[in-house]
Amino acid sequence: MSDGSDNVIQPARRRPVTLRDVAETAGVSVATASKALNDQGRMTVETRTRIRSVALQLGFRPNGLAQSLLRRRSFTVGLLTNDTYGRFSLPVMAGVSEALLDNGVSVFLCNVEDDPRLGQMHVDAMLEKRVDGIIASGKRLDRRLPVDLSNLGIPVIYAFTNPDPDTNAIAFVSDDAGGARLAVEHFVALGRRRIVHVTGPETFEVVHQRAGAYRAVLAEQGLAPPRVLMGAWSEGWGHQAVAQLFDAPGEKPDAVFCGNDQIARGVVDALRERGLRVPDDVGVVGFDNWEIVAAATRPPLTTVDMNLVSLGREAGMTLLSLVDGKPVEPGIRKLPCRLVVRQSCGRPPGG
Amino acid sequence: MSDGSDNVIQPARRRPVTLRDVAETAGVSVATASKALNDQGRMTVETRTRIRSVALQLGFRPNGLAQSLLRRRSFTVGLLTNDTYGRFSLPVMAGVSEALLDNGVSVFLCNVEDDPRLGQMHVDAMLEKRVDGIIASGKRLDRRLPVDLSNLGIPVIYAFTNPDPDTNAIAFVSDDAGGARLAVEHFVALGRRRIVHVTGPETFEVVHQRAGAYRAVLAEQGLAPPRVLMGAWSEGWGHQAVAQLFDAPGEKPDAVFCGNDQIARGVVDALRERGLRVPDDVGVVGFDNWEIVAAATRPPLTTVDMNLVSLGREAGMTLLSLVDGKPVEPGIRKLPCRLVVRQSCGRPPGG
DNA sequence: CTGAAAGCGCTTACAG
DNA sequence: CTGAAAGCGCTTACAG
Repeated sequence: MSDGSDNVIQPARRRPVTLRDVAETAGVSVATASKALNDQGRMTVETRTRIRSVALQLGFRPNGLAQSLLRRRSFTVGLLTNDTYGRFSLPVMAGVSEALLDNGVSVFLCNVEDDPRLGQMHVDAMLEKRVDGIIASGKRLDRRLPVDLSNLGIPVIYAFTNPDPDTNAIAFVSDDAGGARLAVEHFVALGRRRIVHVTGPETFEVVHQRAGAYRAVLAEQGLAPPRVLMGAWSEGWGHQAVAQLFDAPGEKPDAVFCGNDQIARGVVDALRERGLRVPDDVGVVGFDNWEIVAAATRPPLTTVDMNLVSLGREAGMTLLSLVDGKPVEPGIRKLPCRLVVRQSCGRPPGG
Repeated sequence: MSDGSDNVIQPARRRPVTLRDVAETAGVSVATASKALNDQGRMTVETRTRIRSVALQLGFRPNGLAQSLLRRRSFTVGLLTNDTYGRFSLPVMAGVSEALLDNGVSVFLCNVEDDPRLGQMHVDAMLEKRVDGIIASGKRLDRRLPVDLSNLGIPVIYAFTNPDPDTNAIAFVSDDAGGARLAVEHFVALGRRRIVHVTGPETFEVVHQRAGAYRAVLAEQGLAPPRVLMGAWSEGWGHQAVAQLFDAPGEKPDAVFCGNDQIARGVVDALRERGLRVPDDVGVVGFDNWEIVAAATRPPLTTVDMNLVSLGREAGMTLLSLVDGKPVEPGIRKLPCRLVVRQSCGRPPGG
């Protein structure tokens, strides 16, 4: 206790200065002080500036809890996710934050893993803290969080995760089919003709969306019959797939579209080990634009970026609209991906 | 507006039920209702249970903002970091959260990048929201956040980042020298004798701490003169280092201790490309235990884990003590690392 | 032009 | 055993 500002053991813990303090030292009522600081009401310029400078001198900082109680708005939101180490959640979080910070709203990050009990605890905590809204995110589009967000009484936005089917929810997800199309059409534009697709497990919804787009582009272009190999989301699977594709007799692919960057990394390494040159002999495209693997691959990976930061930003802005009471059309919005061209496909024609 | 519960455009936004509501429907005063729910005061068991069941039925949830105002405690803390994509911050965050959730405290995640303006905005936001304390984290031990946390009037804990030197701050950091010692001694125990160290840029403090420990162990064991190669924190540098070490004439190392897992990955790959077998010909140890690279390396990497989750948990628990007014000795506490043994070193003797 | 009063949703002495 | 009152730190009609 004491004022403690020189106390090494007990960090400074002074009583924050209140509006009452500034009012008293400025010789006005708290009402007037409040109005002066909020640019409300009418008073002489002198009183207003006097009050302001007093507030500044005292280091007055309005108590947000008191303000929130009155305004019925806490200027906080919760971000729920089950993506523990945040490969996908963190870019979403960055976008959300970006959209909200300027509006003075802060975000509670809540990792619920896949544990309903944890999920409930976090939701309860948010609700008691009167968050203005919740953003539900995740590591996988087709897996719901282990919590029911359907009747909380506050706005909810889903970002990079599907909402419960029956709710009139608002969701932002990446356009995986569009992203796959970008990749395959890039190959086509570069003159590749024998394009295969090596991707993740068939239990993932995105696997089917991307494979569907891949098949569609091949059909549109009248190219060789599609060939889709499903496996794990790992480098190891990339190696195995290359063995299947290139160690067998017959015509070899000249392009491999991979379901994620780790598979692509495995494919590129396996190709190199076989003396096949990337991109000269075989072009490779990844998915996710996970910098650390895409950039470290030799050659660096051309890959599809899901624009997760923008997705988060959209989600944040939309949540703000909802909080402000503006109407928002429910539904699932697919946001476009973009192709990040590095060196694993060769230059574009004429490039 | 309206109750909106069936309105598709405007999500449900009902007025939350207050203590007053439950008091009225239970036919008691708010004071009594409050006491009933908080297990305070004395009253007949009947009233208490009646009030409780009413609260339950109405779905009453106390308004945390009001409670916080009274208790002078918001049950929130801020986690400041500049580690945008969270390789280090997220495990720390997970630990912090783990320590705090059971105590009902939620955490604001604030990414300040390296921008003082952003940092100030976040700090201001936290302070207005009356966070009970702040945890400062980062992506690098020897870089301070672009904000001054020294005189905020609330407890601050540094986690995985150094505090300002002159403050009587409390910090938790990893014991990098100890971690390095673990790695090098592991090699020694396995009978390796020509151990080199390939690490990051000399501008990093940890590079010197780890190199120092490496040299110390070699000296203690009377082993070959130390050899430290500093470069980038990248796979590419791992490749180059192997070229320097193994393409020159003379005796070759039988063990490489790497400054991070990416370098180790590069080293392992480069070794394989030269026909050298890991671990049979050369043992390799990494640093960070970054699952995704450690596990994907062939063979999987033995590596030093900085125990960042525990570090975060410690930081969280200590912050709680401080918030509760308990005294805590200031200073920098180094927390032990652990060696995660996979397959890049061969088995331990007799293993 | 300025202030007294009521109130946001709670909790906690203090009476009765 | 229960309730009226004061108060946390603010804001906002409403008087004067």
